Amino acid sequence: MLMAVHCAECPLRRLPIFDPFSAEDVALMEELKIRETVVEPGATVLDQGSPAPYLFTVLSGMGLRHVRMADGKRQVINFLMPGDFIGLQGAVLEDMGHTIEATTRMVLCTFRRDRFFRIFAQNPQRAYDVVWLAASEEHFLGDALATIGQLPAIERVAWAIAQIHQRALALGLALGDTMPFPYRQQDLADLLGLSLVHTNKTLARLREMDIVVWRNDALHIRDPGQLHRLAGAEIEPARNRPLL
Amino acid sequence: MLMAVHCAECPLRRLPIFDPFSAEDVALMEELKIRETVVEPGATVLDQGSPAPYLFTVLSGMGLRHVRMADGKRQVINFLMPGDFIGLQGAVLEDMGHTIEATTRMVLCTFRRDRFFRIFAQNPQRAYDVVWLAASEEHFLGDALATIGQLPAIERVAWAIAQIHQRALALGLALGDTMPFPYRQQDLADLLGLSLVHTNKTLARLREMDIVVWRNDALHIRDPGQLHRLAGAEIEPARNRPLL
DNA sequence: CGACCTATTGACAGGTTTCAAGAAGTGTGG
DNA sequence: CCACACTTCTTGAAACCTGTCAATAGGTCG
Repeated sequence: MLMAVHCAECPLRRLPIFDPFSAEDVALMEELKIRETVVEPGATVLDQGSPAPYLFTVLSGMGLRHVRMADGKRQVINFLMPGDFIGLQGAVLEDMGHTIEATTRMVLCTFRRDRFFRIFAQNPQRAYDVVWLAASEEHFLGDALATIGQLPAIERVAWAIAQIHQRALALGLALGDTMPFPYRQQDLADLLGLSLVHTNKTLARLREMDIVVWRNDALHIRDPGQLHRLAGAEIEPARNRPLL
Repeated sequence: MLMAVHCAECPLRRLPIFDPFSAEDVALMEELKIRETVVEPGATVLDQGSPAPYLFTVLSGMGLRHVRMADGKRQVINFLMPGDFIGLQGAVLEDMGHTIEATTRMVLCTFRRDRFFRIFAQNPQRAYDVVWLAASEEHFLGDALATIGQLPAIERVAWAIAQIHQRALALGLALGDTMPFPYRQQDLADLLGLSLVHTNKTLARLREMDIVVWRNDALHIRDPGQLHRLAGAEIEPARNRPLL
């Protein structure tokens, strides 16, 4: 078993955003973790419509979840960052509702489905954490629906960027107001339900207003105040959460 | 304790869409259920931004979940029907991400938050069911995002109606191709991210095409084939699910 | 009957999409 | 090291879907 990182020394655990592990938690996770998986940019991690034989936690790298529709259109559900838990739908329901794809090279802590669900019998607190994560995801999706359903393009873009920046800050990925952002404009467009062209023009507006500059796979927040005003006050700092 | 319906005789349990209860399950649910709550049309059951001291399962009646935004706009997340489980977000996270409102008079099985989470320690299978429900909700929200983000008005409306009709069929609420539909056009508009006026005109088109007729709080599916074609093949019959 | 909410319809404005073409950046092979 | 293919990003113009405004009709309730 390739296990470059033992859960006891998991670098993510040191981040204050993640709830502390008990010794028992560490032991359980090490028991469940069967290996680390490395995926290259563009690779599909889990496929819409298939069950998930494995569950993953993102150790490093970035990716995205997206739904592919009958006519070929694509809806990005959200972006994946370290600490995100992947595959619950495919493990619990019979199939994944979306596809998971790597954008950069990613390293994934890998759990086997059958072993994973032992936690329900063995460690009720961890089972509760799974519910917490699912509820949190549901909360986010509700906000995303409201944003996409109700706001004009510039506010949608501002919302997405503000949201992503908050997460990056909590993960220590952002250096001040600058953060890595390896996605394409098409990805952001598909996240926000906008055309590529209009997304591009909206980004140009934000650039001219000197609010956000996206250049060379990096996002520079030039005016956080204006950004949050556009995003609607709904952007809260990322809250503490469990890590699996 | 007012307990008009004992879980053992719960009418919902008889529906084939719901997974069977073991004797132990019945006993646990009766222990958790503290009463039935009746709410009148228009009443708020749980409020966005507040914690949920109680969790509910809809016994009868219909309602909706919606997010209210800073500028007063409203995004409906989905419609509530019997068997739906309410309040998980408010119980697990510190606050509800959306408001829950009754559309018709509703009867709600009521669980106290603190007692409810005993199931994690006492009955791992039921805890798994909670995760199943959360994952299922997440699955639905992904589809909703894709629909609202990518499809034109007529397909959005068709999607929503086809989806709702499937659920009503599984719950025995639909008589053939007719089902009760107590909502206002504004509710459907806010669900689909469309204006009221455009929703009205789109419904008129579906009526003229003799695909769907919505009249007197009832929905008549006149041409299921065409409806599903418009909705995109993504409408599957409702799958079996746990009942809490 | 009057007040009020909901549904309907027409006209117009406007945000977004689509179409199209070109620029900029990246990687590969000669 | 340059040429070429390919992807991504930019920009302009026109078409179109959807939103807003406004007025009317229908229904319910006191």
